[in-house]
Amino acid sequence: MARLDEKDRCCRISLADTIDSGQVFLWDVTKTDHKNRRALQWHGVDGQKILRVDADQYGAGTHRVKAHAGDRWRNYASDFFRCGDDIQNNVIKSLPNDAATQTAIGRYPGLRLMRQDPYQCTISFIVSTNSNIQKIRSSLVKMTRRFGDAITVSKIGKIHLFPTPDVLADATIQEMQECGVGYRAKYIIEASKMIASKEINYRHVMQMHNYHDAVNIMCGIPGVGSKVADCILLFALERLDAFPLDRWMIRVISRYYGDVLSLPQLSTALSDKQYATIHDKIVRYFGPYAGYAQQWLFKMARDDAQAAWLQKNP
DNA sequence: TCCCAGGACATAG
DNA sequence: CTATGTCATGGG
Repeated sequence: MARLDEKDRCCRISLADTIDSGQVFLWDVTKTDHKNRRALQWHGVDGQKILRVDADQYGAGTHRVKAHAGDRWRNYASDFFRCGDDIQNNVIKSLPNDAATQTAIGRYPGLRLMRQDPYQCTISFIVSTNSNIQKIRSSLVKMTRRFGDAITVSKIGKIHLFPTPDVLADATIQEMQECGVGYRAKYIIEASKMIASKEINYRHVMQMHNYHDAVNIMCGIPGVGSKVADCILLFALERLDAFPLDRWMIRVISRYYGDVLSLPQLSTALSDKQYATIHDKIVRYFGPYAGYAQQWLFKMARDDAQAAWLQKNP
């Protein structure tokens, strides 16, 4: 293998691991190398853009992302895969040297956080509550087809952008429920109204100094609690110390970090107070890039569970 | 038929 | 503050 310079090495991401890590739900493989069973090209919906990223000669991805504009693909200026984060020299070095974290990093060295469109991220994780990844995707696809503008992409076909806040703010509950979101329909509509009216200003939240202040703002959105707020902050609003604690991560934290963090026995549901207390301990332990650790641990926990399920059901 | 899913929310104590 | 029940929906 040819020698890679530092900049390249930091950007050698695993597109498959990254895209299939529960951060995004509207991405697909568009070209496959069948001979080597390798995904060569992916496309995804990010707000009002269709993005495309090509695997390199080694099957890994790079930071080079393209956006579809005017019936052609142009280089996308945004650092969507966060190559500005120095994984080797800053992120990994700052994370704790415990077995669980290091195992997860070792298993998924190409896993990355992404920099998503904040509004799409908000709606995605409102939809995610008390649901599962397959159904989240199904609902979001239906929403884009019903409310999002259609774009025709050559060799791929028709793709719908994510709906704008203004459009979803004017949707009816019944229309929204036809997307399969159930009781979350009213949350989605009300949240969209707050975004459309600028009552919630993402840029403002992004500039906030204090983590808990940012959380409180996000929790003012209907359907957004502590966990969803953390997802939005981590995946879209530059808060790398956000650490979403869902069912999976509560198990992980209890199992591997109960002693180190001196945690009590945790139920599957945390009160806001408990959540905040545990988060403080987590950041103290994992450091300023705690969010990366969360993503590595979440990915490992989910893959392990799926492997165990396959073992039982051959 | 019951159980679960990247929880949030209202209500009671 | 904590504890508990409820909330649509689809798949196993």
